[in-house]
Amino acid sequence: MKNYWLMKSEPSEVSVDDAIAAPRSTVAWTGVRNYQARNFMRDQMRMDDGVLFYHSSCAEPGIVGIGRVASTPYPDPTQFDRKSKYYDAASKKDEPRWQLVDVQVLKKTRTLGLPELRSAPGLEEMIVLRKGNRLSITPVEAKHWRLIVRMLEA
DNA sequence: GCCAACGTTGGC
DNA sequence: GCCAACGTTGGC
Repeated sequence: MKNYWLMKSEPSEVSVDDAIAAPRSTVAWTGVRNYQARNFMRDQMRMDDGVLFYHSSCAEPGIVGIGRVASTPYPDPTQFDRKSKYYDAASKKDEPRWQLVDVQVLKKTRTLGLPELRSAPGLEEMIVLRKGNRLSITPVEAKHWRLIVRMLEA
């Protein structure tokens, strides 16, 4: 049984175009420093799970692409990189604190913006639309995934 | 374990 | 830039 996820990225850091331009249209999902989001990647994601690529903190926040989980979990290399803003001095090599997965973009879509998501019948319960939600990775229910894919194809 | 202070996220 | 909401830290 496949699971589905919405993953936020700031386009000024890694946009959907950046991801597509990468080898095999695949990027390592570096920089997650929230335990709940990490746990989703480390414990619940599996190869080929569906991913909604979401642009946050930008002019037009929303879903901009569809992809898949393209690796099993492994340690985020930026936690050991002193020059990275994601460097974590408290994380040890033999006991890495932060894990990530690779995400492969399969298709860039039109921008399905927040206002459209909010007004779409059937998506009211999506976690990303809840007031105060800040989680950068959230599970997506299959029925929500199907609705969104349909909206993107329309 | 409580909780105030602080830092971050992210839409607007 | 503002600020609501939330997570983390650290004193007690």
